[in-house]
Amino acid sequence: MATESTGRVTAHDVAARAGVSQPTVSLVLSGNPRARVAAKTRERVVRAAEELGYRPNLLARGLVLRRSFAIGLVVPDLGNPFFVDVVRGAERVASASGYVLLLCDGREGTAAAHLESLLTRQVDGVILDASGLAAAPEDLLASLNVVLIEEPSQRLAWVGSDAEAAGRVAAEHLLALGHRDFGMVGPASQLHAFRMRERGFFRAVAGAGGQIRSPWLRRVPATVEGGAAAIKALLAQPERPTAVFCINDLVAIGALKSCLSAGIRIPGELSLMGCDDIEMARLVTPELSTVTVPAREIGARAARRLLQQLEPSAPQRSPARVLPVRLAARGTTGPVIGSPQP
Amino acid sequence: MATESTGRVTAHDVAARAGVSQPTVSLVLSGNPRARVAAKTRERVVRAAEELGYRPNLLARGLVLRRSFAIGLVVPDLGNPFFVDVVRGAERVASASGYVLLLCDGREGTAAAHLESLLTRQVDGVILDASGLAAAPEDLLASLNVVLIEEPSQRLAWVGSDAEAAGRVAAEHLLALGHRDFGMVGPASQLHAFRMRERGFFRAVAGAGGQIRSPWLRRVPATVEGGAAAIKALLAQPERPTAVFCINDLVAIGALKSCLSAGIRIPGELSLMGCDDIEMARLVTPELSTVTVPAREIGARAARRLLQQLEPSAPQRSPARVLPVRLAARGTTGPVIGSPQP
DNA sequence: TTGTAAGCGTTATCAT
DNA sequence: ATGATAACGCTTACAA
Repeated sequence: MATESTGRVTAHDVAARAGVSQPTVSLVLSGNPRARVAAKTRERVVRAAEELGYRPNLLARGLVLRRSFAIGLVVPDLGNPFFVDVVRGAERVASASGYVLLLCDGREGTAAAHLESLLTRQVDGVILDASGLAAAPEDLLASLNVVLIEEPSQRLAWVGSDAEAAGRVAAEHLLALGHRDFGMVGPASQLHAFRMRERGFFRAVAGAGGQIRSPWLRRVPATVEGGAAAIKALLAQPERPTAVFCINDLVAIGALKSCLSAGIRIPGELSLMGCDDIEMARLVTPELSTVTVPAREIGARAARRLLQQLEPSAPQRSPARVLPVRLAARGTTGPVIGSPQP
Repeated sequence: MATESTGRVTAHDVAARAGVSQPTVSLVLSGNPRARVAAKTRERVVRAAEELGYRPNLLARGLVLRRSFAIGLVVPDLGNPFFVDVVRGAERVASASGYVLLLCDGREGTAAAHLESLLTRQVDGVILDASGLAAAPEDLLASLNVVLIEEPSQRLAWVGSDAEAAGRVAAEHLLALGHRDFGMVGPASQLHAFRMRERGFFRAVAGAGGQIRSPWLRRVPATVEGGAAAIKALLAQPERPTAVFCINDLVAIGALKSCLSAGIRIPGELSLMGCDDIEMARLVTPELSTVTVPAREIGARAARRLLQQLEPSAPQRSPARVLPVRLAARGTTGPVIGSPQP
């Protein structure tokens, strides 16, 4: 029943139809709590808006309010399902509060370029996931609401997982199975989470009298290909460990694949662990033993935290920033042959 | 060296510093080709902008230009890596042209709600991926630039894969291996691509004298769980097919997993095919035989097409809307035992 | 209770 | 070649 076939309907049009002034329309429709308008007027406005199919222009609103109701989210790599889950968690929270997410894949372009573009778009804040705060010019961040993921900071808000515990839990699981000779596969990364996972693993192993010989520490990209390559190199060694900890599931899955095609029995000859617990982990055979990191929850919490910064009215409770992880013992880990079984 | 510590720097500030009027700043910096400004002035403005760290406000620009330089992308499910690739393809093209993607996961909220929100945000256009044009109120689309993915339309632009060929190619591969008794697993979906895949498969099978008995046609959601459930049901039948075509890789991977844990040898006792060729397909063991559908390319093309609609200046060449698919014969398909080998 | 006026930061159409 | 001036569609004082 729309009389206006001409593109966009503005508050002006609604006002005309309702026989009121344009600001009145704004007052009624913007849900301003302290808008004192007569019930009759309000109803006329609401109906007129409905009839015309009025949709407020967020650009205009943003201009005057100086807020875009958009937040940026920079993740390292959308090719990793883990980060897709982070995105989904954040997306859900953001959209529930009327915000959109502007997604940036760290693999495309530099972090600085992404931030630049987000700032131009007047985002109200950004969530930076393990994507090189280092790479982000300080001054760009200074004027922004920021929440970091997996990157502890004194000045900025952040959330993350208990990465050191992740490494430790993995080590403890393998140690309990009798393993003492370990391999470790992952990049020589600046990423805090990766470093902490390694540290947790390393310390637990060292504390239990285990060892990681240096040729068993393989530095490769944190990808499936990296994992596959690392295992090939490892198997070429004169001696090999009985268990390998991979820095994330992608690496572990690459490693697993490489083992299977090399005829290594898993977990009979070699135990393999990943970290993250992406969906894929349960789809390979045998199912990947790993450490569950709550990706969606991390994304959701980061978003919630950012929204708190943006809307001071919201309750300022500060829930734990560090989310717990837990062991997911599955099919790629088993006891050392001939070792005492727990 | 910024003198302004007060939040945002506007074109006004730049103008003041450069000793020119604000519109001149706009003229210089908006890259308007027919901007006739003195070289000296231009330089002063550019330097002033740099010194102040000026960043144009896209909201304001959008308001006057009546364009947001944002496009919406609605995909059915970000949990399916296939659609993540579609997103990545579109993202790359969009951002290369200065657009952002506003991503909507069909799993969260209704299509209508997503469109509503996108329109409010003044997106310049939307890409709808197999997400129920049906569910989208006609009038919402009327005023919008739209490109459909995997949903042929007379009125609207669209791109997609050759879904019927995908089904046919799968069938031909299995037929060539000697199979004549087929199962088929997938949802009773409204999705055009799924229907076409089925049709292609069905026709090729029928044309070659094969059969799909009705208990071998399992209707389940297009998910890993669906695939797993379908195979369990299939294996419970008194007779079983020698090969099963799954509507997509997720389903096939679920089916594979279910077979392996039931002790069915793949491909010895049963051949399994998927469709899409997501990365995961090469990570399971044995590697999944499937049909490669160029997800990123589809996303990229959809975005390109939309941008063409938005910027009439761009070259209007209309490349193929239907992208070819190709067989990826891998480890889950093999000859029927005792059948003549091709 | 409602209308009037101002302004958010741009771009575009004029004069100058 | 550059500077006023007027939108763009909205929110928010301030008047009436």
